[in-house]
Amino acid sequence: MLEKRTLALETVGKVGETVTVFGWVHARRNMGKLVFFDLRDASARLQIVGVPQELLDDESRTALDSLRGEFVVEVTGIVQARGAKQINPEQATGTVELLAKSVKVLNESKTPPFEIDNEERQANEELRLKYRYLDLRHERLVRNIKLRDRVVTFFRDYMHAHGFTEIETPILMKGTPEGSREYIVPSRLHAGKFFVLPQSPQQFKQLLMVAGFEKYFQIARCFRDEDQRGDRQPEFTQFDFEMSFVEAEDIYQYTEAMMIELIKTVTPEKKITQIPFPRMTYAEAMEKYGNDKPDIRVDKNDPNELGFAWVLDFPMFETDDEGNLAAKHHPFCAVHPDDLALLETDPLKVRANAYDLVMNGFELSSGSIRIHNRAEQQRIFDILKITPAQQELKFGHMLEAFEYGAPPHGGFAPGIDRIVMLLAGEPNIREVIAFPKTGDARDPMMGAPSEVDQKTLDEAHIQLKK
RNA sequence: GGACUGGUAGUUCAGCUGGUUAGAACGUCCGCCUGUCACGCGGAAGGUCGAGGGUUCGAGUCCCUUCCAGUCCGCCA
Repeated sequence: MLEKRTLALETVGKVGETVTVFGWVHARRNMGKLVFFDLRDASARLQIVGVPQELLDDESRTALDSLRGEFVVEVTGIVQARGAKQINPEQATGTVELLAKSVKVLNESKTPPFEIDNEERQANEELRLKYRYLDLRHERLVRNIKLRDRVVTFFRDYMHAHGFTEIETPILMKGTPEGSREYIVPSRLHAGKFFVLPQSPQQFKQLLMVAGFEKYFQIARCFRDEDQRGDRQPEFTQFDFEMSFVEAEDIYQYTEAMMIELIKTVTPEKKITQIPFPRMTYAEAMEKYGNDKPDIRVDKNDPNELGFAWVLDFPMFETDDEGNLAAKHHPFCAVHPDDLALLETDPLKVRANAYDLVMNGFELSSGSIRIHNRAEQQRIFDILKITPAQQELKFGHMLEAFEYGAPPHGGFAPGIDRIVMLLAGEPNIREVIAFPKTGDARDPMMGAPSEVDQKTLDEAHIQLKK
């Protein structure tokens, strides 16, 4: 098949040649004795002209007559240049068309539950997600998924060009209940014990710095069992990176240059509000904008404006519902060097060496310089009222690692979904994820989550509550 | 956990202060059409108005309960 196949887009340069194309029947226009349809393949759409007397056999005439939307077809024909009046500037293949000589139906299609060739009318979310494989035929989603691919490819290439190593970290890890709710995974081999899915590769990437890789990155899937939002999904992807022998200023400069290059490369039509990106402290942002993710765009209605800004010096701690101290970012953030003396006396005034990159009012990325010293890390745990026994139980591996020559290090973790959402001008990250979950964390297509049978529960040593 | 918005044909929606046979567009099916490109024209089929209860002579419309969906707040080391 591959050998004889011509992609729809390739026909543009093949006027006069006989070619065979494969794809889906997109929009069909029957003029009586003349039938047009757009054949859609992954490369483009191509207008097919079907005239019964031009077809070589009756099978093709029957096939042409039977065509309906989304049928899968093989068409052999002659590429023709279109007349001046018939050129379609909207279409990548708009200067040519294929005069069909042979038409074969490779597979029929039921009438789709929503229209594929109408981009404007969006079916409701439940239906779109149930038939996601059909929703993904829409040009809008194809464009978004391909943009996502270009963004991820850019980051991979950029990091490799700058001496970073891509390293995969475990999906099955140990629970650290200080943060967001974790998805738990029962262990068949260890009755009553559980893995959890990572909220982020935070601990592993720090341990890779202890190992000595110095420059690590990963396109990392992260999981959080929290309620959803338009910019939050239960599983999402972070472009996670970490460097050794750096301070915050290095991360700012490195990240800023990379983001500018990203925009130039994948969405050159966008313009950045201010370069260098304005920097403000958390306190300044709260005072001036009333939140920690300010939207600094000049014209918020301009879809091509991107307003990047740095928010620096986040507080180290905040108080939770019961008034107890909790880490605002996470307990591995280094303390701002000027505030070390306040740790025990006035912890809520202590700033962390932590920073966010925001864009258009969205938090794109969080990062910090990390603690790399056992005593300092224990001091933070002490202030968080984690007993030495609990410290050992939950974070003993981190404390111990810091005793074996841990280098100073820090990093950052931009959210891929949010970046692509904003670059695509989409209002929801579902639009840039191939198979997203609903607002209540379900997959209506597969019907997940689902019950499992008793045997599976028994093997996992799980007894369900009534 | 809370607030708001919505649920009417396969899809997207309209349906006013309650009133006779619940509409439109697109899609589907049938017919006509040789230059359309979301083709056009004519016709047809297609509805438990989310579900249950109530008020009323009469409920898609008002009330109550409930289910479902979306957005936001809480939550999100």
